[in-house]
Amino acid sequence: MYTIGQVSQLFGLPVSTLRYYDKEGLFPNIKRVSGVRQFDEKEIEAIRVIECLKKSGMEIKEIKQFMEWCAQGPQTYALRRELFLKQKASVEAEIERMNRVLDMLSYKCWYYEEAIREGNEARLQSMQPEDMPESIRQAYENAHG
Amino acid sequence: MYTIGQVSQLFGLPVSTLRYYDKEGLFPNIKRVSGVRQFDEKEIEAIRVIECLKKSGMEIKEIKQFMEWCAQGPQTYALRRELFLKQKASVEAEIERMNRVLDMLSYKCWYYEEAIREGNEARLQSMQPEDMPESIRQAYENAHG
DNA sequence: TATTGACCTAAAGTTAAGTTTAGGGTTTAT
DNA sequence: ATAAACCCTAAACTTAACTTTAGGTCAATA
Repeated sequence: MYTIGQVSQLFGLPVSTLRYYDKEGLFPNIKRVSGVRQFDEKEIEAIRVIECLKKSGMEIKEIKQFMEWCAQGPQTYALRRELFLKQKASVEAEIERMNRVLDMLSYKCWYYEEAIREGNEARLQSMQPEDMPESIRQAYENAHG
Repeated sequence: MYTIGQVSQLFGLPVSTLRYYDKEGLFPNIKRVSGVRQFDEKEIEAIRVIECLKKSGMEIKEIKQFMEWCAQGPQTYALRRELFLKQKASVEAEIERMNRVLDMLSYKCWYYEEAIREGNEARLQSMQPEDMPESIRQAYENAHG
């Protein structure tokens, strides 16, 4: 049983953010004692899930939908599972995308190391993938493919 | 040599976005013929870099800084390289974070499969990591550690 | 010649996810 | 009993990255 200030400490989230989450419906059944919110285990777990779903790129509105399903009991298990499956696929795709971004960044790091060594970009700008070191060529082609 | 409409087609970016990028200083030396923008190879490459840096989480302002460095010539190679190194580290960290999010999502998918099978969450809610299947326990502990 | 289509600018509007402000209540330490 | 330290709400403000709107230029086409 925590106050909003204690939860704020616990998660490193501003009090204003927790109030905002509540206003957006992310704690559908939170208890209050003379107006004061009582965060108990259900809300604490909700915050853990919120943090995870947010990091996965989900919007507050959709997280609210999930929290409503939780409040509705066992008849929504399948919907909740589908939501996590969907989100998992989306994060997997995002990681794939990030790896291609990483390839581009690796290539650019190499590019500027060479540019510094040579004092200009003339050779680099006309360079074909075949003339790059193998690992750089890999990165270059993954990023530009 | 492309018009803004052709570039829009080429990259699948709205014309309004390209104008916005220009207004924000992302094409520092773009040429114009009687007011009309002329996108040539330099700007096309700039857009490729913009897309990459945006996906890596960089803000327009910082991308503008990079474009200004590019316009300043060889004396900024080191600054440009540092920027890409920094961004690479940041994307690597982001991917690490995403993998932990993935662990949480995998755990939740398993959780709801079990909940559907059992019709309720009673057993799951009191389950200790030791009682989970090995791969799920891994995910659970990575996500909650 | 008139209209269509592609270009332009400046400025206002949009959206998400908060944050800040203003005003007020309640419990606790001095 | 008064000030400090919490809690509360409603509403306005913020920020980034666009998007939309309103009004205008110019070239080619029917």
